[in-house]
Amino acid sequence: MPAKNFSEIPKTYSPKNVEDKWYKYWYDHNLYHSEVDENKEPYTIVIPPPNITGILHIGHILNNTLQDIYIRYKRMMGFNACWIPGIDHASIATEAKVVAMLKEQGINKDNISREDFLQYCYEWKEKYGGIIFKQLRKLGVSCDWQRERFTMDIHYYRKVIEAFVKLYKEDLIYRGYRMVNWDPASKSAISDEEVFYKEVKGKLWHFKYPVKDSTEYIIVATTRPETMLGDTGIAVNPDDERYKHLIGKTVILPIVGREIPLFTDEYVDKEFGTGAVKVTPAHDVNDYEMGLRHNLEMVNIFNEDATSNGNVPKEFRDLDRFDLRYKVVARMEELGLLHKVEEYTNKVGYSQRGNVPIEPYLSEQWFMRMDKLAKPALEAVLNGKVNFYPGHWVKTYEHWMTNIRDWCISRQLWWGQRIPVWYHRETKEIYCEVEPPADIESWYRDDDVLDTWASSWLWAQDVFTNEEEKNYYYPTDLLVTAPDIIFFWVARMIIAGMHFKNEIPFRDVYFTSTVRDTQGRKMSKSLGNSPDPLDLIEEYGADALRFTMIYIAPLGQDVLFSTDKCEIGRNFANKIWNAGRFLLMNSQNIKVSKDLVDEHLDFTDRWIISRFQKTLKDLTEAIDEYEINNAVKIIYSYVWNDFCDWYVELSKFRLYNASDEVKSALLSRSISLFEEMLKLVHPFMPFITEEIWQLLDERNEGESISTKEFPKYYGVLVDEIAEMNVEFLQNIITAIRNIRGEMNLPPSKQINVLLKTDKINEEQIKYIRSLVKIDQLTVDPKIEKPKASASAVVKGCDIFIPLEGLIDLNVERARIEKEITRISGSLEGVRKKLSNEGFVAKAPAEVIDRERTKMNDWEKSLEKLKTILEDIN
RNA sequence: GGGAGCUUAGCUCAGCUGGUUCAGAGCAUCUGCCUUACAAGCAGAGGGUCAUUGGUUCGAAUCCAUUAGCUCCCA
Repeated sequence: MPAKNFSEIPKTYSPKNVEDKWYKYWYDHNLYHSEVDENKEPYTIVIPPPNITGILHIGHILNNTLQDIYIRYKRMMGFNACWIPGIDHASIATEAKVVAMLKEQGINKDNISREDFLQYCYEWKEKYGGIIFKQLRKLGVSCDWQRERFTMDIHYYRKVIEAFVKLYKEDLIYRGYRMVNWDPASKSAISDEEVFYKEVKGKLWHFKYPVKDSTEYIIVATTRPETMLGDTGIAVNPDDERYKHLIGKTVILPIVGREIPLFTDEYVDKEFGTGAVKVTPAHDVNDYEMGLRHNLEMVNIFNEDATSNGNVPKEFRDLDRFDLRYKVVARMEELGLLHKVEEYTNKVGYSQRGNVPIEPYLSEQWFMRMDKLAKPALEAVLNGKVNFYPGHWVKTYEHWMTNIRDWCISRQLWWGQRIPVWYHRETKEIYCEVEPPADIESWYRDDDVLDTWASSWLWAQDVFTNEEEKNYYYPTDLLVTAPDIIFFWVARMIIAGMHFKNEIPFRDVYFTSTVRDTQGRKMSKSLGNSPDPLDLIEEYGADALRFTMIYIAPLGQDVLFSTDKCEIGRNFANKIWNAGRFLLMNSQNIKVSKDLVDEHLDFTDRWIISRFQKTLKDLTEAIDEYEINNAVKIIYSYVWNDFCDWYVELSKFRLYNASDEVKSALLSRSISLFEEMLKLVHPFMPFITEEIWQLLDERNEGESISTKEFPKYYGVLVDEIAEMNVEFLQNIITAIRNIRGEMNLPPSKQINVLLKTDKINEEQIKYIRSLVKIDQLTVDPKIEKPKASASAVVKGCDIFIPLEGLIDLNVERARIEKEITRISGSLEGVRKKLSNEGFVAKAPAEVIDRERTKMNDWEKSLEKLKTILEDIN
């Protein structure tokens, strides 16, 4: 076994060199590459492709650690594990960045050709697209790097186009002149999902509009006064008595002079503002609907960049929408038509990309009909073919899928999959195919590209480039993603899977926590509260960061992260390191051999083996249930409490005192158990486990713990008797240490201990001696409590520590009284239960039995404690 | 306005289908310890009417309803 010299192993673990060394080793040996193998069951994960513009942030750490845990775990379980990495072209985001970059170089996008622009985009991708993966490698991810994909790969591009053509031919894609969310910054339509709403403090302006042929005015309230130039009607609620006499009259639109009708519509809320609303069908979604219902004129007053166009009076043209606002208000005031202005807070839709207020805007766009497409995808989740973790997301999904609206999939951009539609120059006929029309010169192509999500919705199926692979790996097994893209991506991938392959894209979806700072704020660049993961890895190590992240991130709840929490993982890594160090150092002097691991077992060995089996069972159950936060705590408690605090400490007695043969057997066994333990830890902390595993034995080149078999559960090794015996031991030891502590007896102070019990054997006595410093230990079932001694009562054993001259009777009295109070309280509870006729009649027999033994035990203890107390008094 | 979730120790959270994990863990706090794996550590201790009020039940942190507060998503 260990052949190196370990006397120089450092006391603290330093991950820096270790991590880079082993990542290179894994990478160079291509350990995580997967090929189709019909003899092995596949386990597949596709990475949620990060943006090519993106850099690693703290959310990626959580997400990718989870994926790596599952892929490593399944790989060790014997699956053909395949984790496919890749990146997303991120149409709007990238185009914005490239445009900005060109601007800096003095190049205006409008002055270069589409081809040239795309060239710049590809250059951008080459330069920045791979950064995030280099960063991810620092985290230890075991992706199959030979399968790295990009949403603009030739193969993938074609698949996206094929999907469009198919849907078009099925009449599930159509072109229409509709109101869309317009982002004036990128001059493109965006989907409903790309709009976020912000509370904005603004004003509510009340305008007076004169009624034609009357001296009356009708007062309307608006948060967007500038749109009044496009008003084509006034609406009131049909039940509103205040305006009954005006219905059907005509109103003169100030400034413009247009005559517009006053009509009734159920939509109008009597309580809001004055109860009368101005209607601008071309610039408000609700007004648009009303406009359709009442056949109103649609007057579009904006250009693509949201400056005013030729449909407004001359002096108001070519103004930015916000400049226009103030000019309109000023004019209304001049005209004496500004009734009043109120402070008002409302929610304004912003573009997720441009971070500017979106403009509801009428334009020609491509849409996808969603209602039919959504049905099988909804079914797949409701009937459990696709499982969500945590499950409550199913309701959110269902709600969205049943109220789904048509999806605007065209974007007025260049970077992305170009819509495969050509218009005939003369006949205006539409041609939609993967290949361009033969007589290409008679046609011109649609300028727009597809929404990025209309590209990435094929991710789970088209990262595979041939049918054999697709059939083998698809459907994938797990998707780990943030819940904020459940509609954007998760839902649409399921839709695509069901529609194009009639098969789900993945069986399980794990929705990660949102990472926040300790004040509960989202991590964001502008707040500056987002630590750079690479700094964290540098400072604490990737293992520590991974472990910490999982440790503090319960399923389905936000996680409050701060840098110092990484100490949890760092300290844990150090603990493992030192346990390994202890074993390796002893192996310098003690012979180690695999043949000896089952020799000379005593009850403490059987106990740790039993604990290991139980831990393994609990752990795999937790992982399988996606209770990953629980899983990590199970490991933590086994490693720290069972193995290090107790087993290692217990083993020292034999390691220093037993015969050479017993020593060898014990150390061999400890190392073997430790090695198995490392395998449990490996998916969570891949680097340190590899490092120590490699130190434990001579390994062949290319060998790695990450490709070894995960331990298997053997129920026969669970040993309840050994566990009881060690527990008994632990209770006695803890009780003695407690007295030492409470009585302020320093460890240097030797004490004598008397144990009144008939349940203890020689072996146990040895361990007690070794774990608490005892001068004289007397064991006898008939001991009388000596005067002036401290006492404790544990189940099956009374403990007395004679402290003549050392004991503070007041302290001892307080100790015993406290214990009496505690037990009396519990006892009272049990007695009450057992005296309840209903309980005795209805509760299951085993529960009653349990309560009875509890009562008996506590009664005995209480009696003893009372005697002890009397004795003190 | 509709939907989802949360409220348990000073902080962050476990506690699945009600009864031996029933009041827990980590961090923080306090007290002792440089005990030959580890001070990034060891040993011990203190600390909670399980948000409110009802109900179901022999039995409720756990199930149901209610009230209050907080968070998120959608309109």
